[in-house]
Amino acid sequence: MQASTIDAAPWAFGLLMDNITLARLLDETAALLEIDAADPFRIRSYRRAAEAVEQQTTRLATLATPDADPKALLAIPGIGKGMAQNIRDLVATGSMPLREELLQKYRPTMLELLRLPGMGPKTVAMLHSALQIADIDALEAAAKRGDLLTLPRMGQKFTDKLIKGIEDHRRNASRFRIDVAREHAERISELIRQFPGIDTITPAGSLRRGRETCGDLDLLVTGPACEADVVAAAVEHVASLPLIDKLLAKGQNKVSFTLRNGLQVDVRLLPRASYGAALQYFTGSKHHNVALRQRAIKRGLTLSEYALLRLEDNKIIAAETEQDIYNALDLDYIAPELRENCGELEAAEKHTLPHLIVRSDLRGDLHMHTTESDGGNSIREMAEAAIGRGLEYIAITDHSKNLAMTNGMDDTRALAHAKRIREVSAELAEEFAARRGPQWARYERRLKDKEPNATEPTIPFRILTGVEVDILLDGTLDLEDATLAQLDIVIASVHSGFNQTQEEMTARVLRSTENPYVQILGHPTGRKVLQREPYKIDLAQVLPVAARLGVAVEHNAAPARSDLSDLHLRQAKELGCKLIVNTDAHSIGDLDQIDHGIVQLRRAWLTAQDLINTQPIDQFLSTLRPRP
DNA sequence: GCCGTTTTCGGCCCGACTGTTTTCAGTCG
Repeated sequence: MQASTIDAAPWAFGLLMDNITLARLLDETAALLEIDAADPFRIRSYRRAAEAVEQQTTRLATLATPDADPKALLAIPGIGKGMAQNIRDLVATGSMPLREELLQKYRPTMLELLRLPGMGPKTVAMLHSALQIADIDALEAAAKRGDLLTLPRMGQKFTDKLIKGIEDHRRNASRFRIDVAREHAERISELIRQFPGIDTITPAGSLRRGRETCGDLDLLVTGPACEADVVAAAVEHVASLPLIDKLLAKGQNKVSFTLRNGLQVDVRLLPRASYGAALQYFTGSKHHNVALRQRAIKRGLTLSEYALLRLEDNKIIAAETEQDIYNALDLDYIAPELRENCGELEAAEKHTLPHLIVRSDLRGDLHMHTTESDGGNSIREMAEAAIGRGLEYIAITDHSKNLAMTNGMDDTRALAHAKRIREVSAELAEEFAARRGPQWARYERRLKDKEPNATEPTIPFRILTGVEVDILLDGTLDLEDATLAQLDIVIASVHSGFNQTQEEMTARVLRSTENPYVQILGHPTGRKVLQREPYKIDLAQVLPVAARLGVAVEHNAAPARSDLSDLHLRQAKELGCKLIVNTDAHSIGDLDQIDHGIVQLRRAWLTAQDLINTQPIDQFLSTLRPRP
């Protein structure tokens, strides 16, 4: 079935080896050590190192060369002398001695077995030593023959579950995109809420932290119906929801099931008094929680999913809200998006957590389509929808001619479209100036919410003209420079499929036109979030070029498209890129997708100051690349 | 394996569920 990932491709050696690959090799070594029943703390170090490597914004391969500063790797928490040498070996040879040694003993396909439900390292090791089982096919055959029944602690029930598990694994081995998971969470929550006495349902886990993908769904439920003496009825209600495909487990206050698409859902019903502790616990991340519990212990406290307790007398210190728990540990409240044990605890202690960006910080959305190309609404409709959402300016950026399937515009149409955009913008401005029309009322209300102290809003709503151009194979754009010079915003997507090096191409594209517009990169087409494949386009190369040339970089908020990961966003900030978050809306409803993009920005610790479309329009326009 | 400094060794997070157990190991989150 699925090919093993353990054989690193030869091209991945040397400086080309990226952090994701490096992290995977370390993580696989940890799994092999687990099967080998090695010291659990040693295993944990490998896991921790893998996490640390994956979190780095700089390419570690460049720090692992013989002439690099040997201290650079050691500066990363979780990387000590031994691990630094491992990384150097991996970069130089594609492997390392410990890994090779373990691979002499165990087959790489055994790692795949660990992904099956109910299979841990102990079981995998036993299957290997007792029955020489090393891959899924052999395991399935043995299970069907009944061979497993001869082994300790393995009965018919375990065997049946395993065979089912193998089937599921083959059908669906991947994770779910966050927007898909969120939709399911909302649907399930609606059904649970129909039970009387349930008033709060919060998705926890990676969904609440805003990860790009979710392995499963954690829903925490509370209300009078969840108190210990009556919870059984509510549990029954949840266990009998019509959308359940398979009921996996039903405990005192927990129900686990899968949906038909394979998504696993864990619902926990909790008394109000411990809801905060549970929310904190099940939101994670694991590493954040470990660090938090260590902190509790240092203070003579212990933290569990039920409460923060004082060790000496088991007195409850905090449990009802997350805020209480963090405060009791001398920390500021930490937003879920930051809970990855990447410095948030230290910052919370020193009161230096950033004021993370929120939706109402945004004033402009500079990438959207209309019926002129492949959008579903008119210029006016898009503008009114944007006004209704509190925006102060937008750009209409329909496709250019090379994207024929979208009814892309040639030069003539692009200019005519721009003329209409200006007309609509002027109409709106006129209505605003006269303080009349429903748009004005909505706008005024929004503005007052945002700036309660402003006596009178002075900024009229404005629509900027623009286009989303296509890049031809030679690196030029598919509309004339003279056309582009008359537009406010030009979006040029740098993507894969070109033979030149990406740095070369990026630089050429960005220089090829010299107009007073913003050029926005992004859209690494073909990116497969679910498979965790690396970007086809190497943003580590593109972002520095964009920063140097002073063009703006787009973070595309549409969940189905290719936004920048939180790591790339952090890198963009470090490089001083001008960042914009856009919806790429194709209809008015798409404007709400901005929330997807904001979550990633928050995970990257970004504030309103780190983006340029949080600025009033005049300031925004002045930060765009100046006319040469 | 890493970390810390009351360092150079000793510690490293916690509870529930499952299947198989007659008292618990292994897995999971």
